[in-house]
Amino acid sequence: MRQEQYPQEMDRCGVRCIHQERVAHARTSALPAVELDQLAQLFKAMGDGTRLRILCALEEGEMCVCDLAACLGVTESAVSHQLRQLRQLRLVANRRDGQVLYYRLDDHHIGQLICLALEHVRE
Amino acid sequence: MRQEQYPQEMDRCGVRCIHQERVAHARTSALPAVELDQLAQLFKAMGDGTRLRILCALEEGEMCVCDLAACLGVTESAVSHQLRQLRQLRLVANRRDGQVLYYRLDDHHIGQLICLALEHVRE
DNA sequence: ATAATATATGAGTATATGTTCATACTTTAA
DNA sequence: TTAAAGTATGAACATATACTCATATATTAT
Repeated sequence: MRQEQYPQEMDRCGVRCIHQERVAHARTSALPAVELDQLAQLFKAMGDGTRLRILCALEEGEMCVCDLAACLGVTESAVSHQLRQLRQLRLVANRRDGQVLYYRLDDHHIGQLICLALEHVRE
Repeated sequence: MRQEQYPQEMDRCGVRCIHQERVAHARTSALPAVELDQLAQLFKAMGDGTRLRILCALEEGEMCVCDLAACLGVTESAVSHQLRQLRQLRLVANRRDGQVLYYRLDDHHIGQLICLALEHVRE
């Protein structure tokens, strides 16, 4: 048995919408498009196995590219490509020591995000 | 001038590796593959604009499929497809009231993840 | 200078993924 | 029982993306 009765509404675009107030409220309290995009990019960056393993490894301390490659068991080229993305999104930073580039997490938020997500996964 | 000197090492697979202890430590403290995969799937799920907007909208309260579609300005079919993924990953849950399915966030962690990620983005 | 090491990068390719369109399912109203 | 509303789902297609391979760059050693 249906508990609530709402008249079906159509907006000017012909879009169905049962609960107009909820929709209106959600739209007004929505994040600006730019921030939403940045958020999505951040999560997407962490949503790849290789990149996530890079980030987890760097939680233990800074590492160079070939260390990371050895650690993950993937090509240095592959690691380098992913590091570029992580750099561009400011998830990692690096320092040069001679020929070696040492990468580290750029921000303490990254580790916190991983911990929090682990809580959800382990539930 | 190079500050540290490490002998270059090769493991049996012919993989270069400058700092063996770091690599060994990172490998031993790495998350089990299953959890890493679940983590990556979680982040990947939140790494799409449509799905992230669904999750943000549901932070304001439960909504049905057509409300979400109206709210995001996308097809109900598209929303439904994404909701299925979010359901399978237990990011959202639903309840039926007559013909209407009301979706909600399944877990308080989701909102926390978004907040934390926002902090990083806003920096 | 030349060679070697460590890393970066561009192009190409195979795979993954989000949306659309058509259709099926489920519940309620007539 | 039939129709309608709300939602789910499968197939197809277009795009995105992660890796590979070859090559380029930067730094150091000879």
